[in-house]
Amino acid sequence: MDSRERLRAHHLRVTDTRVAVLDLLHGSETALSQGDVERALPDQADRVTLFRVLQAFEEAGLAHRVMDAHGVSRYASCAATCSSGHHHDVHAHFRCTDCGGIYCLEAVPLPHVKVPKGFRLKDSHLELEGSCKACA
Amino acid sequence: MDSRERLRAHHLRVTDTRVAVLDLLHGSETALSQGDVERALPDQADRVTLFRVLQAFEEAGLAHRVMDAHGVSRYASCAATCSSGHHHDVHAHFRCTDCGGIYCLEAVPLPHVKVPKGFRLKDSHLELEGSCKACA
DNA sequence: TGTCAATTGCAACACGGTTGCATTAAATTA
DNA sequence: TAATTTAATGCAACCGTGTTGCAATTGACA
Repeated sequence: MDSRERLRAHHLRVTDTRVAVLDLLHGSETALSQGDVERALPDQADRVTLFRVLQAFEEAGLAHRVMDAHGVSRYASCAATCSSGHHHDVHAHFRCTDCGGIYCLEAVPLPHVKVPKGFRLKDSHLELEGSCKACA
Repeated sequence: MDSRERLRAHHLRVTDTRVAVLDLLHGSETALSQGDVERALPDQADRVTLFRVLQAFEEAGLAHRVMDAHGVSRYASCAATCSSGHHHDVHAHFRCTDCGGIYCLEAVPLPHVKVPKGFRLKDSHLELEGSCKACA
């Protein structure tokens, strides 16, 4: 399924910018920040548009969002099973402290934890840090 | 050990602001953002000073830093065993999606994970999300 | 092809994070 | 205790991400 089809399947209008961004995310091994997208697609669109495109992707279930070490949002294309408002982001993320890249480690599952009495657990994130295969 | 002693033990000068912030962190069940500190200690100091105080605490091993859902740094006082540049922040953090509070769950250990070949793991963070005991 | 709603671009703002520099104050020494 | 040194503070100013409002544009569908 190509990007145009994926957009249509998620009820988003097909525009050049959306196709370009979705292609970019899909082809990237690491999660990209809005700044990364701006640099990768110069003159493609206004930064507000990119912001809204990424926002729309997340809401539609086309991409999931993860914070990097500096508190900046990074986006990675979702597995095909993600749907609007319901992400299946059940894997660990690896953040390279050298290059800043964020990798989705699909093979690393999230642990089952017990939270203190009175707390209600809804979601969990496992963030790993170190050097990626390119930097190590 | 009171805040003045802790500051001296970590080779930081004892100032009113530092004592006030360290007392505040020590007395808080949740990790506080710089904004939280500003609100809790109005007119205590300039926001740049608070920024530098929190930064100094982290570098000195008096507090550890964790990102909240919006990418904002939050600080919690460290266990006594933390030293300069060497944190023992080996527990999970629980982020309440209702009140925004971040709790250190000392009882929840970090899982042992295997990373893909070529990756070198140095650190890991486990973030839990849901409702805290006050909001649930 | 025309209509309408969704998308975009622009301007502008909010806020956390950050630096440089002059001033002030804590620690140290005489 | 007074002098000296060195760290801490306050202020002004800047950067980048995140955000909203609104007018102009364009994709989708009849």
